[in-house]
Amino acid sequence: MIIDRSSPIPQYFQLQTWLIEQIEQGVFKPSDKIPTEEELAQITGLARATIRQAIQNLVNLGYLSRKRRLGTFVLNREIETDKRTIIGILIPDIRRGYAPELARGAEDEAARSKHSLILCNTDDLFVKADFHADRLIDNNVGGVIFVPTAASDEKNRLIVEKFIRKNIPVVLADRSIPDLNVDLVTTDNFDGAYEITKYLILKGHQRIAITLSTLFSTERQRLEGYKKALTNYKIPIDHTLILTDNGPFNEKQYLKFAHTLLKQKNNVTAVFAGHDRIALLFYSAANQLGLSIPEDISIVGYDDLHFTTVALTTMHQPIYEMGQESMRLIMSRISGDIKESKEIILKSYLVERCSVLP
Amino acid sequence: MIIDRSSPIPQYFQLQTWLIEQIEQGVFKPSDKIPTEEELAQITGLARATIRQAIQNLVNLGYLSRKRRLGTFVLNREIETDKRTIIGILIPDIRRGYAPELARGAEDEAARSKHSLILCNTDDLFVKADFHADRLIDNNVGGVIFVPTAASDEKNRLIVEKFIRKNIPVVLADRSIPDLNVDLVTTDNFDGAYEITKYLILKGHQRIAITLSTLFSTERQRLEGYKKALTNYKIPIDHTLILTDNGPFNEKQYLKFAHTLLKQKNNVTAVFAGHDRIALLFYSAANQLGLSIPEDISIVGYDDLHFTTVALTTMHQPIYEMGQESMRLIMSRISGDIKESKEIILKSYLVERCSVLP
DNA sequence: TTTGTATATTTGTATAGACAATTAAACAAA
DNA sequence: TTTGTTTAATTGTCTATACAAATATACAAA
Repeated sequence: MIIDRSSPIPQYFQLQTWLIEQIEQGVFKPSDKIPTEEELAQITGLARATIRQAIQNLVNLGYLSRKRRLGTFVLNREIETDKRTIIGILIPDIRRGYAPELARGAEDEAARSKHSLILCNTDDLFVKADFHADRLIDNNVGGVIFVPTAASDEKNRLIVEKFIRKNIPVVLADRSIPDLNVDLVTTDNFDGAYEITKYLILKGHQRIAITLSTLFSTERQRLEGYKKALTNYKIPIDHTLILTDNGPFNEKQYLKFAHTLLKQKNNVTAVFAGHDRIALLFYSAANQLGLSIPEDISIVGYDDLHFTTVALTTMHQPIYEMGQESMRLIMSRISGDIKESKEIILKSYLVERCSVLP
Repeated sequence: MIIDRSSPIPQYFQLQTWLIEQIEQGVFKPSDKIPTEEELAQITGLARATIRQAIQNLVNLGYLSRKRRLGTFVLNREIETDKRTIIGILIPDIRRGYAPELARGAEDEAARSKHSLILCNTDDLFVKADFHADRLIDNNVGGVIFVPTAASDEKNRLIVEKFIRKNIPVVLADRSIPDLNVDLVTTDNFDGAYEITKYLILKGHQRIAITLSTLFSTERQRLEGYKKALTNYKIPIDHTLILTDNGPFNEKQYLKFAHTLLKQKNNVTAVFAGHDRIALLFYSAANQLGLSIPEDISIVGYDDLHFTTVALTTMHQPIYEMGQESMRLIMSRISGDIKESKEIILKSYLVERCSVLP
């Protein structure tokens, strides 16, 4: 029975709920005609006015459309999506590192299909990401590109789940979160690190230091790539040459590492900086100590931020493309591709400049 | 008579129209109670169900709110403005120059009052700005921060007017557009340029070259400040030392200027680069020519982008604050300050580093 | 003082029935 | 073929009536 007359729930509301169910379960499909008011009255045993009340509400809610003499029809429930033309991007800080390039790639791709991008700076903090997440949900964004923060996996997962609960698709950019079934666009950090370490080795370097943060999945992968390259070339891994931090990027900390490495010089001939901004600090430190790069020490970076004043040999990460791909993925999600979650790994390549001597 | 029973217009609709009229003419004011359904039935001679139909529609339209036992009340018709929590920002390129800093300042300020920022890159092109303007209007933004493009004043004016026509407040950031009655947030380019030129003069420099683009109001003002300083200190203005371009920032062009100035060296001892990115090109050019700064030539910039690898003496422009102030201004406009258009001029200050020798 | 109860008012839900308006489709006329 | 007319089906509008549910208010009881 459709209507429970003893229930305190209004009968028009019961009918309404039942009709929505039928529509959502596909019993009444888009553009189908539903039974006439008279028929529904007979089926349910309700008065026509009650039937009308239920139907009117569904018309207001955008489920149905009435046509005189023809009947009442099921609409495509795609009205909402018209409005969902805004995509959110949660990045650490638009002023730093690769964020501008990523944002630009995403924005360009969004613009191609007349979507807009809301910019949110998280400063790598969970609380800020969480704050922005609520605002993005309020603004009814169609999807979100999220660079996980420097907080725990668990907390980052909370952010993602907040969106998923609201049926807002999420694409992780750059950094991954374990045990989470969402799309990811990143680069081949392991291979890239392997490649650039190999490059140093082939240039004749044996004592290669590395310095990075173990906080981010990307940098951990680079460390693994570095180790793998050393192992493959039969160079023993010296743990005193691995200087790691476990927090977000911190100039002071890395400047200290740089000074340590540059001063002691226990045969270290090359440094693999976890990313370009760390590499840059080595230039500053070298400057302060009156040393020069690459004469006194070779250095490579990772990212290829466009520093015009230093000729850093580095792995070029396709950050702009990462922004583009993330946006493409989000848009295919929005338009209803409900396939398995996807992982796109973009290829990096070495850019040889003048920061490495044989 | 409220209802014309001979009219083909449905009676519920006539009542509805009449009620809206009463509300909009202020007969029924916000939070007023309108007559009860029974009373309206007596007044109009209609059945209560008809009254209800009219009222229900007005409830759906957001005019009225019903309360059991209490009656039906007029709502504030301010629902639309709730949604206007998004502000657009039109900047040349989020990857370049001061754009990231500006965007960050604006975003931080927006976040403070739970507003969101839509990022649009114009690449200094009118067509892109125009394209984004339409999208921002579609997205029903509450206001726009606009850095005028490298196009003509006339075209920039068109963009602004597009927003104004839709009642969307606009704040110009950094660059001004003549003959336009809108808010502007900028810095004291004339004074700043005067200041830094004076600094060079007091350091003993007499032959000071300047290179910049005359396309932007900001750089034109800097040129005037430069001239004023020379005049005040009784140094003749040598037009061969004023190298201007009239297009948007173009690396090649300025690199050529740099080479010209560095090679000829007709007693030029210092260069005032129109902005830091030009100054950076002088470092590159000097490098290529085997010259060094400041030993061979002194140089100052303008902006204070945070280059960690070169110690450029420059005028610090409060770009972050410019973003903040622009956003504050937009928000005060949105909340209905309809005062005269305002011009906020932020103070720059000199940052002395090591690119100038006496 | 606090808590519970009754009451009156107003909106909420529901029924039954009538006639109007719209329009696809069939049919008729030009 | 085109144009006009009729018909029947269906939604649209409206009346009259009844009872349900919520709740501000007043009053009573603990």
